Amino acid sequence: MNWCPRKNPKSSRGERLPANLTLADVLQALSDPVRLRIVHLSAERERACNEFGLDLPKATLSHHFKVLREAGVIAVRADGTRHLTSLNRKALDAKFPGLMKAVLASATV
Amino acid sequence: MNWCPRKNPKSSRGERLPANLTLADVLQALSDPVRLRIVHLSAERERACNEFGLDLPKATLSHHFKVLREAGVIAVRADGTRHLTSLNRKALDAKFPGLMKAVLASATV
DNA sequence: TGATTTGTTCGACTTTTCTCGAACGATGGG
DNA sequence: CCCATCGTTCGAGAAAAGTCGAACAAATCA
Repeated sequence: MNWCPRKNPKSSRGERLPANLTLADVLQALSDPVRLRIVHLSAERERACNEFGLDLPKATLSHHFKVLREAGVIAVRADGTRHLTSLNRKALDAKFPGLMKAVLASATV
Repeated sequence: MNWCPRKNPKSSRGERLPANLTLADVLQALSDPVRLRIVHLSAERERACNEFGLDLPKATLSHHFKVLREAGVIAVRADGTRHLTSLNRKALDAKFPGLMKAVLASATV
């Protein structure tokens, strides 16, 4: 029932943010309860895909992860078979200082 | 071509945030370039409706202002004939510390 | 009170986003 | 090589958001 980004999704392996990424784009990506949950959890620690405890169809989850990846919010790294998702904190902080801190400071949900 | 909130829009005259307002709700309200512009400008100083310089049909603008009002982001106060829009900073800071600061720190657009 | 200014609301349409079954692709084990 | 696991992608339908003309509402003032 769960999933996780595989391969090099090209939309993000971390580090760099998509060019021309606007604040509106990031806010849009963050403006969903499920995605905020993903953000919170992946900020705590790097997580394997099955460690998010989200009970949704995998296609739906895949969609949400994709939105976050494309907004540069999360990064994915391969580790053997598994792919670990983490918050793309450094790049986000560089472009939008204080944003993630404020978002993460909010209650989970 | 421009407009401004009139009457007591009930959705917000400032102060209090809507009950059960979630972070996702606020982020959603903020995740639009036009609305971000409104936020920036109304943060600078209280503004009359025709001082936003947004060249859009008034129905469209009214919609965006409504979204921001309903998310508690902006507040409206009557001053004689005019209605002045300002950022609902205090209430937002209380519930989502650091969020508006980060948003406002981003480039205008 | 009638005309003006200034927004709001309504209604219809377009666009985007969300959701999720089903088919597909990659990986690793037996 | 076949199979199971794990995600991604596709495609279609549903829901939500955005856009904006037109009609309406409140306040001002002549």
